[in-house]
Amino acid sequence: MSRIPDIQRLLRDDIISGSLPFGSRLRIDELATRYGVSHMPIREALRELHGEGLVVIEPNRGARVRSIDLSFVEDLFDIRSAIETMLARRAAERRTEEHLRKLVEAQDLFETFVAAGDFVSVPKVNHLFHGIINEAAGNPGALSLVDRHWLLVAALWQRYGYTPKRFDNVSDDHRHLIRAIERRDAASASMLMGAHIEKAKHDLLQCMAADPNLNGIVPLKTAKRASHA
Amino acid sequence: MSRIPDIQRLLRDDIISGSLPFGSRLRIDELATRYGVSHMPIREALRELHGEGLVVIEPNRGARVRSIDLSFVEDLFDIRSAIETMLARRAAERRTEEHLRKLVEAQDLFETFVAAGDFVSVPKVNHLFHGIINEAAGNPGALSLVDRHWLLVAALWQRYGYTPKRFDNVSDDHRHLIRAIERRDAASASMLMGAHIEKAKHDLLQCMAADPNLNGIVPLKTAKRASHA
DNA sequence: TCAAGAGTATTTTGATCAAAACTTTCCTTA
DNA sequence: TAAGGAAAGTTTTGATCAAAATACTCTTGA
Repeated sequence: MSRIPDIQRLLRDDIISGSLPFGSRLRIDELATRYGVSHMPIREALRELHGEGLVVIEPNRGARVRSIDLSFVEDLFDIRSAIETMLARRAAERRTEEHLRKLVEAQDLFETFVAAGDFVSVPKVNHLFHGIINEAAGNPGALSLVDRHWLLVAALWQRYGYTPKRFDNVSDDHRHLIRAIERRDAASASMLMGAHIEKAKHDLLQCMAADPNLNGIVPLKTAKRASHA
Repeated sequence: MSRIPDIQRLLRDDIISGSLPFGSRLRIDELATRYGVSHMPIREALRELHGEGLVVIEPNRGARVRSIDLSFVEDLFDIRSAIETMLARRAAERRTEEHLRKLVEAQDLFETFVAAGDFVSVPKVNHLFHGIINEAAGNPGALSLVDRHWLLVAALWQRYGYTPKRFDNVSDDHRHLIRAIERRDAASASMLMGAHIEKAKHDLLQCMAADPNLNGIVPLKTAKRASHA
């Protein structure tokens, strides 16, 4: 019934939602019954997710969801910042009127959801907003990299909750970004994006540090070295 | 006999060496006999490489080596530049004396091989040099990303040949980079790295554009859309 | 009581097989 | 002659099974 890409999506979703916590073991047989398929699609989906870096596989010892700690999250944001500032620069250079229109539209929607207190839709539209910028940059490889990282960060926000008051500042950042991209000001767009991500990094790390036990984040058993070839 | 990580390495090496050209089909049965193993390790290795982005898999239609064109290479360098400039900045901030020592040592070796005309060892030491900087930055995730991209670029240099006179300028760049990292000048290190990569990008693209038929680069049959989730 | 070791059980890995999907070839028909 | 379609042949995908490796447990000995 379900194909491998579907299984992959299911696994990803369950990791984001926290249903499969960071650092938890991923037993093939267990997952096979969970999703109602045979071993084979699970095995292949796990291999792909290993290649993507979301899952760690140790030979003859099975798979686990990648373990997360504070320094890893810092590193993650450093990578995301590096790539997205570059993409913001390119987006300012290459954007079409269509991109600009969609950007404004997404931001309007973002503010509508914030005003309505719909904090389920807000992160989705936020992702959409950044996706439009990154797509306007015309670098599909970089786009998929950012999306991959976005996934992990989304999983973390999920666990620590969005603090609603953050969103007003986010909106301000977005509006300034749109303006810079509109006037094709690559340097400003890049810098604004850098600041925007730096702020997100700070806020998330603060939320994580505030949680005394880092619920579901630090692995129970100290995981072995990640075999991330 | 051979485990999955081994098969992965073999596949990677054969792609870099050009034995498995960009865009070529990867038939499971064919590869199984080629490496003398059964279907299963091949299937799983291909899935991992798909997750890494080196291989493209279309459902029910099999795997191919990813197709390369000029715009993809440009995108690749944009990503690498974004990440490595960030890493150079961090390396300048975080480097130890040990890192500095290894950096000088690697660069001495680099120049020795250039002088000796050993153009097989030169790219290896070049990789080592950049690897030391990136490792000094202390971001293992970013390091593995850069290495992944390095692989593709190495495969391209391989096909178009190093132009020996390039290396003198490379050495000059490296020496300046070392100096900036030595005095913990993050801004300069980042900028020098950016320029260094920009030059490499230009040189490689020029070599590729010069080759009229782009030997082995453009796929024979126009590949379908990459299913790069 | 604790440590060590043997034996059992669980789990991953590799191999074989069947079924589904896609490709190609060849034949028919307009 | 060209286009459409059916059938044969490949190739991937999913399922089952055997073997190897690891984890666990229970017993024995100090």
